[in-house]
Amino acid sequence: MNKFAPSHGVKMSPAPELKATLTLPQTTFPMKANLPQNEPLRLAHWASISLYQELRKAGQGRPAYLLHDGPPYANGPIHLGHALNKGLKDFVVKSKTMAGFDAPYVPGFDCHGLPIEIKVDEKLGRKKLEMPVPSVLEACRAYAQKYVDLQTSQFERIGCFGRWQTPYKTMSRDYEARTLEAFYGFLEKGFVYRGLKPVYWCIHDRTALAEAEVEYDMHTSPSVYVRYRLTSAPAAIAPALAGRDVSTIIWTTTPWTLPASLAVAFHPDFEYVALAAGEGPDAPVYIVAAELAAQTAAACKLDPVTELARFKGAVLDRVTFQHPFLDRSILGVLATYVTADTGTGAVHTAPSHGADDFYTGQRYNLDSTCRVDASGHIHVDPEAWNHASPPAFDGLKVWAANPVIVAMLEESGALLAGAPLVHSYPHCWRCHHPVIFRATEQWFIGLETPVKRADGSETTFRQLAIEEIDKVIWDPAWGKERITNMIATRPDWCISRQRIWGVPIAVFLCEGCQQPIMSTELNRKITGLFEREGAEAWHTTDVASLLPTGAACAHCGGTEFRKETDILDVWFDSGTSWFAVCESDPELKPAYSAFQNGKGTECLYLEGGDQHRGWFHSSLLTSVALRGRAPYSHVSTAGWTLDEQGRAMSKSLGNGVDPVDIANRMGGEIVRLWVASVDFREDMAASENLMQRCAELYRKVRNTFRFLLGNLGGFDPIRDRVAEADLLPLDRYMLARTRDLAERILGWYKDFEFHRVYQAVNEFAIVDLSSFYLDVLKDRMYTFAPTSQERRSAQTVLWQIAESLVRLVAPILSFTADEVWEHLPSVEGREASVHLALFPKPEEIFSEDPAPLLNEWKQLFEIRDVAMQALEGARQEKKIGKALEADVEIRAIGETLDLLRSHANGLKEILNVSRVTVLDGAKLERSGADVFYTVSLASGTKCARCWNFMPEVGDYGIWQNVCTRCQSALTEMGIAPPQPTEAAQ
RNA sequence: UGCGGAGUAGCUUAGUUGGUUCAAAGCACUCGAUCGAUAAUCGAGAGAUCAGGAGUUCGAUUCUCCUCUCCGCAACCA
Repeated sequence: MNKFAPSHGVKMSPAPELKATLTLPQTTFPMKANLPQNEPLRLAHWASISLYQELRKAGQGRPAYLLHDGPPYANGPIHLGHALNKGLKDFVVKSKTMAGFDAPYVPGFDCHGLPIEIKVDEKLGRKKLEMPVPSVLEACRAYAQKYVDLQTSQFERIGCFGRWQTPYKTMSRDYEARTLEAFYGFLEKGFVYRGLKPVYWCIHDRTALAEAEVEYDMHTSPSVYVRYRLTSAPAAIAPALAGRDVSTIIWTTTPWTLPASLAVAFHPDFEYVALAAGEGPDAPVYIVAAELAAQTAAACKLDPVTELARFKGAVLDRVTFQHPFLDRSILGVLATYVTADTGTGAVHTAPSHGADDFYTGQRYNLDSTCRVDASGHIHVDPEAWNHASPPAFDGLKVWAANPVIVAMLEESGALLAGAPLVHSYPHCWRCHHPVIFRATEQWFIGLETPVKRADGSETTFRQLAIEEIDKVIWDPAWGKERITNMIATRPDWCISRQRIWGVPIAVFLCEGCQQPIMSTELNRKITGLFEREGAEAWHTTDVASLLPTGAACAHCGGTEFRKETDILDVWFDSGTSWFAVCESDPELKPAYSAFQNGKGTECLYLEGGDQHRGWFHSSLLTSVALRGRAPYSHVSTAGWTLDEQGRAMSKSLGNGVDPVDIANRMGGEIVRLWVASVDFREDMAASENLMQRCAELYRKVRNTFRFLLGNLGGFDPIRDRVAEADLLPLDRYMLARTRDLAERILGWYKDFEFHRVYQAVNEFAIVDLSSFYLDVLKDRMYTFAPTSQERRSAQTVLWQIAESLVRLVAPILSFTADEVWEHLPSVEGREASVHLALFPKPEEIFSEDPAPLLNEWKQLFEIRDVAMQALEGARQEKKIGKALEADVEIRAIGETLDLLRSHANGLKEILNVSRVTVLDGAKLERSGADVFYTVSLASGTKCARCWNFMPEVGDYGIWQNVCTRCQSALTEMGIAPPQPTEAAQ
């Protein structure tokens, strides 16, 4: 409250003392936010009042809304993508909470997997080789926990609410047990089989390598052109070939794979030619791709050549050739990956030594058995070698076998050409030796497994998954098409990894027949063991203590068993979070169960678009397999964060924006504001510059709040609130406007259109409030008696706006809204934090339909806009300075005139001038327009107190030039004008 | 290469069952006002061939096709 405090003895004009009689804005809400310093204090405050627990308490009995968190990988500090992800989720959780839902949020962390294991490997170095497995696991666990803690603190720093004290972690004992239980579920329902798959293999380290562990480097290989003789009827390919000696030529850089050669692949759509090398009917004929014919002929020195026939590769399907040195028939196969830029267009295919080869082999039912052992030694297939002694390459390492095989080809005349080739080749990241492709035994989940629908009808796993996709809301809508395509075309899910940091595939295999023991009872026992001791138990407990005495293999009766040492794919871990968390956590279980039973409870997954192949995908498969339905009802996807030029953020470009750094320098609120400012469904640009923009907008919004608060001094909502019907027209209009804003914002929160909230709040704060309402209100707020009806009318609305806006903005500006909340006039029984409050109800802001009033004022604003132009013109001509120095005369006709006359009393205020006169334009000359303006220098004398130009301005005590309006205000305020004194003279 | 997405003022976003009310808003920028929101505030101005091209139409930013650029995911290099 302002108090009149005469400044005795100060020799100045009377003006400063008059100024002291004004009610200028006053608030303890600071202009400068100091976010980096103050946000941590507020976080500590929230922790001290256990805000998250309070929110859960407040949510009791409300309908539930579940947002299930996709776990970020715990191997580093958070980046902008994480901040975006968690920020959006926080907006959802907070807005749902304030919309009246019980929206618990249990964050999660993905902890197993290769990247962490590699990091730990690097740290342990050679020591790892001597360490027992549980000790290495312990190191992995500690490593992951370190980043769980770091990321937790970083997410909390940017204001994300959630159960951070007890998040879910895929490495927790419970979670590991549930993961294993889910695997057993697959096993028992018949989804799991063991099969071959080619993987990168390091023969030096004798281990499978993940793609991330492979680096490309230059390598010299012996490239060879090899003749494969046709054994099927040449005439079937082209009549011109009848009776000829026909071959094809393959090109390879890995001669050691030739013993595993089972097929030659041709592109079905390519043109192939049959070239006769030399003259006469006995000249050999070679089939190669037309486009590569000249190149191949040159490389193999075939000259001259004559084209005998030309045909599509498709005709070569299932022709047969003779293997160059083995007693084996080679099949002609078709494959679209055959290219026309290198080689001959005929690709030697060894299903056990290449990805493409493998899948082609599967299509043609070829044997994929790998005859290269873990250390890279070749063991020749005895069935394909009918000679007395094994071939020279038998038992050799693949690299050593290369020259032996080349020599053998040369001897038999199958070698047409050969030369060393330097090319990019995969190498082991650790030992830097070249790696090979090797078909190994793996565990798979079969997508074509027969399953039953809920109604009992038969279908396949793949098909059911696709049907369940259709029942989910995908936002944006194209996500449905995307994931459907992926599920429709994906191969079987390989769930095994030859690693240690993960959940073991805790299965016993018969030493005799390699079949797993299938026992529900045993599975339960092991799950229980995991619950008690964690996954380490699989490594520390010996076979005998787990297996029942006298256990025998159901297939072969064997009694010797070994533990499977593979672990589960990490995508299986996180993909079962709905099972390990939503179905198991007491806080989530009831709501999730209501969701699964179709009781209308939503379950939302919200992640980056990359998760269509990741978490959305793996979660869908596990839930469809185990529960027959999708694990979510709504999937929302975010785009990618890019830099200002639209490039992906990367370490090498150095164009990344570190959210933690932004939070420390500008405030977590600024990170949040950035998240809200962009349409997250598309790719988003971020940069220091854009963050700066957000910081500037922040200042504007904050300052608007500050002004609102500054004008609420002395206002007690209970005591001073003016009834809606008694409000001044302008104030009523602003209330209608606020209701309209609230309605729109509530709709946008519902649709996750946060950027529209951001835009609308900015625009409201800047246009409606700062540059219009608040500006125009200054005269009333400053000069009228504080308790006058006019001022209370405005305060009622300012208070209502502040109360509404602070709640509407709270999910995004979580720190600032709470700070504003504390500075609002206190009301008994209100919540301790804005986050415990609910969104305002539109009809409680303003009881009527706002549309008619908004429409009426829209016309008024059109008139105002033109009037402002006229004022600006006068200002440019230096006729006036500030608007109060002007009088405006408006002449209008018809409806416009009626409208103006009905608002006659408010026009002065709206235009912020000293006087507005409305005249009937019909009596005046017309020139096309409905409205005419005359702007003139205000008549009368400037009031020394309110700066309005008034006709009657006189003395009031020592004060000279005080208008009658101010005089009565001063009287109402009980301020006696000081009498002239010596000091004042 | 395949699947999917995006391209409206310097920036972030509006917009369109195709049409006089469609090229909009805020910010940033420039100029001006004010000095009673002052590490503030107010006003005005300029700024876009709606990625490019072709087509459908009386008329396209909006519909169709093509091209270019960028992004994600997956794959490939015998």
